[in-house]
Amino acid sequence: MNEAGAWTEERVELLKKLWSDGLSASQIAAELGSVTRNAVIGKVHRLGLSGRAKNPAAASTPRAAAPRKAPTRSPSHPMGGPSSNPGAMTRGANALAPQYAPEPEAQAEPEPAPSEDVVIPFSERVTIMDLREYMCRWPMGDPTTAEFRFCGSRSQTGLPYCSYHSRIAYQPAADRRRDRSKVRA
DNA sequence: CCCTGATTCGC
DNA sequence: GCGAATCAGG
Repeated sequence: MNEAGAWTEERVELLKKLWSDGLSASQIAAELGSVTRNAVIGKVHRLGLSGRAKNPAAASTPRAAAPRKAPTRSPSHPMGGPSSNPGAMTRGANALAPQYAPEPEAQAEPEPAPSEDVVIPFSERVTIMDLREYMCRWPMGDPTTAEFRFCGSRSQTGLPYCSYHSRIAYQPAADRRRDRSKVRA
């Protein structure tokens, strides 16, 4: 019986595997379960990993070398209350659920429409006024008309588009290992 | 707003 | 050793 929250050999190995595989800390945390992304990152650093695809010869990580600032941290954490809600503060780790949508093949729709404006809810579409940094900037319609909108869906980190439009924008012909199915007993 | 990893430091 | 809080960046 593996105690949840304990770094057993299995969990450490899985951690190494997933980390070297390119998965983010939150994804690994979600996959491992009972741990937050902070725990994963902390363990990664303790194991001497980190840097992931970094050359050991290079070293001199800008962040590590950077003196940063003097963090006069004030440990005032009144979070210790009788109402211990495990799902209250979990945001990042639980945001990515390990569950995946296995493409409902039951539907008689083998190939989705190649159109870029295929299935975009109107409620999601926004004008440039409502566009936020985290929103997808995929243009929809004629920019010269008042009907011009943006996708407005949640954009991927560091990307201007959402996951859906990112695939359209960048067609690498190769799938990322983000949504690869895991085979665990 | 969302996310990412890096670091610190009380436990 | 562990990981929450925090930081710094995208």
